[in-house]
Amino acid sequence: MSTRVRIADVAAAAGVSTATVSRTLSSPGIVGEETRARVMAAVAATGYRINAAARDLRRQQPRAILVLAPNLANTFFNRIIAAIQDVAGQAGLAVQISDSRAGTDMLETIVQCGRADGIVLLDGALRPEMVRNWKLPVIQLCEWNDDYALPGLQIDNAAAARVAVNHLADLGHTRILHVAGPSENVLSHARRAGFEDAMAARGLSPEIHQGGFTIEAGAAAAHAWANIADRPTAVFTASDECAFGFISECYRLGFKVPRDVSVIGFDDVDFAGHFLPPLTTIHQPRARLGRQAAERLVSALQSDTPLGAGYDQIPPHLVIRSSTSACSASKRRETDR
Amino acid sequence: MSTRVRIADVAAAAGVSTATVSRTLSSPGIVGEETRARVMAAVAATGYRINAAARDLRRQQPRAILVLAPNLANTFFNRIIAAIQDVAGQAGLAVQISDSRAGTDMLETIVQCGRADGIVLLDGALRPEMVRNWKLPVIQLCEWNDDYALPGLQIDNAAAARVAVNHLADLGHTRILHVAGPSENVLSHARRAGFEDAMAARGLSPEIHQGGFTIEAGAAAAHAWANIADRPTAVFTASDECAFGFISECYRLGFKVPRDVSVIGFDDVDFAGHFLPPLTTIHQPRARLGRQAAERLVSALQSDTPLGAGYDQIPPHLVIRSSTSACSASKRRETDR
DNA sequence: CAGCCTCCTGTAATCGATTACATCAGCGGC
DNA sequence: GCCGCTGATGTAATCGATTACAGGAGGCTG
Repeated sequence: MSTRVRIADVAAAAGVSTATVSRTLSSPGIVGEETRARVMAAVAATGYRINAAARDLRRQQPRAILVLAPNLANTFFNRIIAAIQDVAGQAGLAVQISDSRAGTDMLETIVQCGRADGIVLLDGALRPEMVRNWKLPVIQLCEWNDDYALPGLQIDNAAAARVAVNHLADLGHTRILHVAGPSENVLSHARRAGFEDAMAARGLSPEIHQGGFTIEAGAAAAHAWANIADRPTAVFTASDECAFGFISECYRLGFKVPRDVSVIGFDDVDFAGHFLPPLTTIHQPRARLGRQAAERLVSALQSDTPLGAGYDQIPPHLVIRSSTSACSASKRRETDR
Repeated sequence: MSTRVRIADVAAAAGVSTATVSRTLSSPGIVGEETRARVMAAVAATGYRINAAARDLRRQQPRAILVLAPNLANTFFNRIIAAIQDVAGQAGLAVQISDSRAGTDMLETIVQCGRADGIVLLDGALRPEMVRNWKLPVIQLCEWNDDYALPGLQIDNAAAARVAVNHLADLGHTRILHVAGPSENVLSHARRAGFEDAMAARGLSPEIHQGGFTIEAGAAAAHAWANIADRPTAVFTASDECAFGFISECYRLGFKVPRDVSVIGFDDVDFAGHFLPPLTTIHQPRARLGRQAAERLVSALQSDTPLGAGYDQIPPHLVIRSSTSACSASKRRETDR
C-alpha cells in the first residue's frame, strides 16, 4: 500500500468499472442500490481518497477559494479568515491564502493558475487594471476600490465615524481630534469624510492629525496632541491599535484617559474590552463579515450565477466602554495654564 | 479570449511544439536561445498561465503546503502563518489553511486528497493513529505530541517557565502562583513542569491555579487569587491573554500591578509591550518559528529528503517590562489586615 | 566520408478522474 | 414475437500539462 489508491483499484475491488465508482461517489442516486453498497465497501476497505488534481483538471474547477489580504500578520484578519474557512469548509471548498502585496507577477500567477474558483479580496489598493482582468468571481471585503467594479461588503465606515463624533459631542466635547489612517487608504478616507461631515453638522471645526493604523502612529499622535497649546478633549482614532498606542503614550506623558482626554477607537479587536481603560470603539463584526462574504461567494459558485454588483453595507455599532466620559473642559482649562 | 489560454495555444503562436514550451518554462537551459525568446514572446503575447491542476496531476505534486491550526481565530497564529506564507511564496508554493478541529473525516479528506506536499501542524491534540497514517512530510510547530513520532519545532517551554520563576524569585518573591493552561494541553504541561522544577530548585512551594489561555480564564484566576487569605505576591500565567485578563480584573477589584502583584505572561503577543502596564513576558519569536518550520519543510520537499526526526528547541527569552517589580511583601502585609 | 556525439526539438504516452455515448437486460404493450 | 423504453453499467475520449523516447541537424575525428 505504498502507492496511493486510485479509482481503478476501488473499481477492481468492487468488481465494477471506474465509471461506476465515480458515479457512486458524485451522484449516488443513479447507481443501483446493491452496486452502491459494494462500491462503498470497497472505498472503505481500500481507504480511497479522490485525487484533487485529477478531478479539478477534468471538471475545470478546483473547489477552492483564495483569500488575498494586504498583511496576513495583522490581527484584524484572524476572525475574518477563520469565518471564511468555516463557511468554505462546510461547502467542501479548500481555502488558500496569499499576501496581496506579493508582487504583480506572483499575484497574477496565483490568481490565474486555476487553483481557485473565487476570491475574497481584502485589499483596496491593487492595480485596478490587474484586478479587472481577473476572470474569477471576486468579492471585496472591508476595503474596496470603485475602480475594480466589483461587488463588496463592509461596514458603513462614514456612518461609523459620524456615530463616534455624535457620541463625543453628546458628552459635551467640542474640540475633537481625528487621528486619521494612512492617506492612501480607502478606509481612512471614508472615516475621515464621515468625521468631517458629522463635525460640520454639529457646527464644530474638525481637527485632523495625519496618522496611521498602527500602535506607533497612535503614540506619535499622542505627542502631537500633547504639544497643542489648547488641547482637544477628545480623540477619534482610525483604529483600535492606534488608540492603544495613543493611550499608552498619554499615560507615559502623564495624562489619563478619559480624565484628560476621551478616546474612541475603531474595529473592536478582541482585546479592546480588556484594555485599561476598556476601550470605547466602533465594532466591526469580523466573523460576520467573513461569513457573509464567503456565503455570498460560495452560493454564487454553487449556483453558477454571477455575484451581482454593488456594496452591502453593515450599519455601524458603537460599543461604549470606559475610555470616553463627559467633557470636563472648564475644570481642565483652569489647571492647564 | 474568453476561454483560457493553453500550452498548445502558446506553442502554435511560437511555431513550436508543446513540449518545447513546457521545457522553456520549466528548464530554460535546455532549449535553444532563439527558440526560447520566441516562446517567451508568445507566452507574453497570449498571457499564458500554467494550469496548476494539469501540472499537479502529471507531476504528482501540488506544490502547496497545508497549515493546520486548532483555532484560526486565535491571534497567536497570525505572524506564524504570515511567515509560512512568505517562505512558501518565495519557493513558489501555495499555502492552504484549515482548522485542525474540523472533524476526522473532513481532515482526512483535506490531507489525503493530494492538494498538499507537506504539512505544518500546529495542533498537538489530534488522534495519533490518524496523524501517523499521513503519508506526507509533517512538521509540528509550537505544540507537539510524542505519539505522532514526527519532527517538531518549538521554544523550550519548560526552560521558559524556569526563567520566569527565577526572575520573580530574584525580585524577592517567594509566594508565586502559576495560572496553568488547559489541563489536556501539551504546552500547559511543559510550562507547569518547568514552573514546579524551578520552584523546587529555589526551595519554594509551588501554587497552581488550573486556568486556561483565555482572557476569561485570567479574569477568573484573579478572583481566585484575590480570595486567598495570604495572597501570592507574583503570578506566572500560561499566556499573555490570560495575563491581560488577570490584570484587568485585578484593577477592577482594586488591586494594582505590579504594586500588589507582579505578573509575567507568556507569548509576547503584538500587544504586550503596549499594555498598561507593559507586560513582562516570555517572548515567542512567532515569525521566526513560522519561517524556520516552513524552511525546513520546504527544503525537505525541494531536495526530496525526509524531514529528519526530533525536536528543535529555541531557547527562551524573557522580556522584562513593567508588570513585575521587587517584592514588597513586608510593606503589604502591614496594610493587608 | 563514415561514424559518432551533442544539442535541440517533436511525437505520443501518461497522470487519475469525469462523462458522453454505447450497450445490455428486463419489462410492457400490441 | 417484436418494438421501444427505462435504468444500470461499461467503454473510451477527454481535461492540460510533462517527459521518455525518437529523430534530425551539425560538428568533430580518424
